[in-house]
Amino acid sequence: MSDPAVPPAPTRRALNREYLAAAALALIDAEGLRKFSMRRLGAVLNVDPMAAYRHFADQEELFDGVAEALFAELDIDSLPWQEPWQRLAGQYCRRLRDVLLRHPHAVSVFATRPVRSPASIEMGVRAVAKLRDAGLPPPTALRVLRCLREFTIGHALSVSTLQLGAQRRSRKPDKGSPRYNLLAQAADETAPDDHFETGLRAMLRGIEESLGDQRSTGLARGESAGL
Amino acid sequence: MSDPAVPPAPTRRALNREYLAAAALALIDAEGLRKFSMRRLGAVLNVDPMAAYRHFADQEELFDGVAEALFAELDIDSLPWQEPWQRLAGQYCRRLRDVLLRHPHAVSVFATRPVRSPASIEMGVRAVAKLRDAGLPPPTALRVLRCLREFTIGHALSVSTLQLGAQRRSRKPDKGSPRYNLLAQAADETAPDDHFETGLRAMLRGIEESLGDQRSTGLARGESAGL
DNA sequence: GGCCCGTTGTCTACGCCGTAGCTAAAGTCT
DNA sequence: AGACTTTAGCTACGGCGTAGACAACGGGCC
Repeated sequence: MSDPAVPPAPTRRALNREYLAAAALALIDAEGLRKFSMRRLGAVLNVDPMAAYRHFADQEELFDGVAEALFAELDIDSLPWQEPWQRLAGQYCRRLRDVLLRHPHAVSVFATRPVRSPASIEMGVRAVAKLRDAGLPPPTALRVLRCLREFTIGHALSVSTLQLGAQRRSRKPDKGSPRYNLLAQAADETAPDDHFETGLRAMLRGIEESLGDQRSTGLARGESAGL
Repeated sequence: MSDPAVPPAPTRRALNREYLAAAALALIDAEGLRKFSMRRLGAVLNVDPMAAYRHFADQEELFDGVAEALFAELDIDSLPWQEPWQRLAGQYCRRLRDVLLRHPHAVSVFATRPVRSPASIEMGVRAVAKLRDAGLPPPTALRVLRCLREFTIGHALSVSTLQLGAQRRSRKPDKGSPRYNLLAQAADETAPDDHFETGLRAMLRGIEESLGDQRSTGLARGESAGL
């Protein structure tokens, strides 16, 4: 009774969380978060619009998967885990920034949810252990990592929104205009993202010295000994 | 012919950008960004769902207005403009964080667009001038401000998403569980937001010392003299 | 004062969205 | 082989952003 001209079931078991999340990320990259929808995802994959709901409870959960896909792109294992923690942390931040800026439309997806995949948790444990072995108490280590991560994500978010909104926004005032003020001039003399290295090094340096203070004053001295 | 029982035109000219943006912010605060819609905004104001489109080209522009309303809440004029720039910058960041965390549902609105209102530009000019008077070249000043701002926004975004997603997420493993690892233990010993002061001070300190380096090595020496 | 026109709010309509619930077929286990 | 589970497809519903036509109010010009 089956019609041989109709491909009977070629794609059975073709869908899974990872593949769907990767496809969603690709679609977001290509068309922007604004235009993304569950139905378009189904259309791109030549699959029913409802298919993704077999693997994700709702869109929010699919986006969790997208964030995990971005995390996987970090390739945590290839970081210089044997080097001093300052270098390791710096490399982690640079790589996080690079990955996020390769997916400017998806940065806000990553930035607006905690990533709790096993891979992410494993990395957290590994990083805290590394810093503990370097002499930082685990809570302090966690605080340090949070600071670095938040700066990096804040930076990537800022740069990506500037890039994406570059053309639709108000043009910069010309040099002769009364609106060509100190700020516009300074902006002309900086790239929108050339302060990342500066900020990263400053924070790492400031952290190191806070740690030094803490040790030299007896490891805990009251209000300012939180780090 | 007019029916006196019907208020004939009580609200003419009642709507404007500022009022609409404030109402939108209040609605986002109350119900969350996810549930916000142009139609709900109209309903809350007892006004046609389309009314807002007379003042904003689309929803994106309305959100620009929401971001400006948040900026206005910073009350920039009351910052300690006469104090050293380090203290001024620190106070600015603390206040930005406080305002954003008072509106956890709206943080991502603020974080995903540049605020280009006259008030915001005016503050930028004022801040760059302040740092220039303290000896920082304007491009360097701008980079410093960007670093601080990005850390602060990244922090507020992280904390607010943690707060909002606290109940729907996986429970923390108990102390006896095999999943109660180093990371979970460290997380138990820190509040999710108690590293902000640490990070802020570290970055300010690191920046100051970078500036010191730069001066003492002759103000420009090549690749690493960007800040 | 009276007309005119631009501004503002209202109404209707369109196409798309997320997602609930049902059906059917493919794989899995016994 | 037969029963059960898992997966994909289908239909339907209410809500969304927004385009476009319409109506009433108010200020500017004679």
